[in-house]
Amino acid sequence: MAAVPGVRTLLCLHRSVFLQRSFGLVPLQLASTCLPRKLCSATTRNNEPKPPVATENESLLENLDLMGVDVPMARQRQPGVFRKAFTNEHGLAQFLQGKGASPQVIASIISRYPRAITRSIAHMEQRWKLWRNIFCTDAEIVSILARSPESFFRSSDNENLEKNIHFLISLGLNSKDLHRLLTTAPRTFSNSLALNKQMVELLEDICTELGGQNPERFVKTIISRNLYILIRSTKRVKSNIDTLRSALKLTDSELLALLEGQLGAILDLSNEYLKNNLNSLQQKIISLGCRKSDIKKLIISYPVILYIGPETLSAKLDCLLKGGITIKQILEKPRVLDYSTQNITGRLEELQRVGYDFKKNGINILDTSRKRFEAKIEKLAASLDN
DNA sequence: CGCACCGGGTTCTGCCATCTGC
DNA sequence: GCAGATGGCAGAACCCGGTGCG
Repeated sequence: MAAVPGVRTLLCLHRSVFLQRSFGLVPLQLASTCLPRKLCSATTRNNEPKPPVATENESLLENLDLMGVDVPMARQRQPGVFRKAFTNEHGLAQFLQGKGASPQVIASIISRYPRAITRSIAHMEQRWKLWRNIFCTDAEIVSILARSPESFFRSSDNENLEKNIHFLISLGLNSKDLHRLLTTAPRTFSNSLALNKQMVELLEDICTELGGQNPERFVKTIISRNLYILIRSTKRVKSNIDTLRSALKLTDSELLALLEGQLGAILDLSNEYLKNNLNSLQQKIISLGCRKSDIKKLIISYPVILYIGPETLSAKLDCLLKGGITIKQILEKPRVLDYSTQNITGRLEELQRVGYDFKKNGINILDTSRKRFEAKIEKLAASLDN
């Protein structure tokens, strides 16, 4: 895709921010207007000692059932919604249908996030409009809602959403970045503005502390390389950075460079998982006869290795070693670990079939796309026949 | 042309805990 | 005390192809 949609998106943004001032409050559209049983009984008997426990709104239950909502699931998730006297399930359904959502998708949305039916049409219209600043079609939004209803419906604060969009733009993120961000980590946009600011400030502080000259650029880089960063807790990010720094005895500038590179993705991992992976990686590499300095070098050149769980990593290494590759070769070309164990196993077999010599030719052949690999194998096989 | 190097794409919700305001 | 709003957590890699160089 070219830059055209991006430009349109930004234009859209300005226009709708302007339009928004003319929004008025529209009264809540009601669908299930039947009062709960207890409220319907006009007079309560005097001798009834306690106010009645609110019961479920029966017409609402019927409506939802007719719509194909998984009522037990919904009830388990947000029981309070079912005790409300006024809800807007029909309004929601009509609204979503108008945006192109199928009845099945609508039912699934309500089943998974029942509170959606408490939103007014006006609220949804406005929120949708804000999302449309970033997405070019309704269908895109529908697909996100189908995937993650909570991201759209959890907050009732449209003003906050708008402020978030402005804030993210102010960080220098362009419309393509915003699009990726909202597609991939929609929750970012329903975070409170304060929470997002907190993370950004943390990242800026880290950059400055490590002697970085351009905290703004640093933040932009981190976010666009790790779209999930803003839905992580600052505690997680802080703790992971500390873990890495102390375990690897990194200098400030080394750490800074790593964070701006691939290591950014590692910040996502839960604190324990990262520690665990670090430990088992160290043990495994030491057990293969390498030095501690090799481990540091390995992680610096290939940070993504920390993403790989202990079992997977072990299996991959063992399978490479069994295939006649040395640990030294792996340390030099760690990217061969990018590929799945299954893929690696298959390639090793094919290479053996054509008598590939890793000592002579190296192992780069393993780090290449399927297409290229197969083309190479074909060539090697042909030269065997001749 | 073939290869090594490298950057980038995809991927991530659904649940629980805690607060807040009525 | 309730429901709503919001924060935070667990879970855990794989693959493709552009590009520049010899």
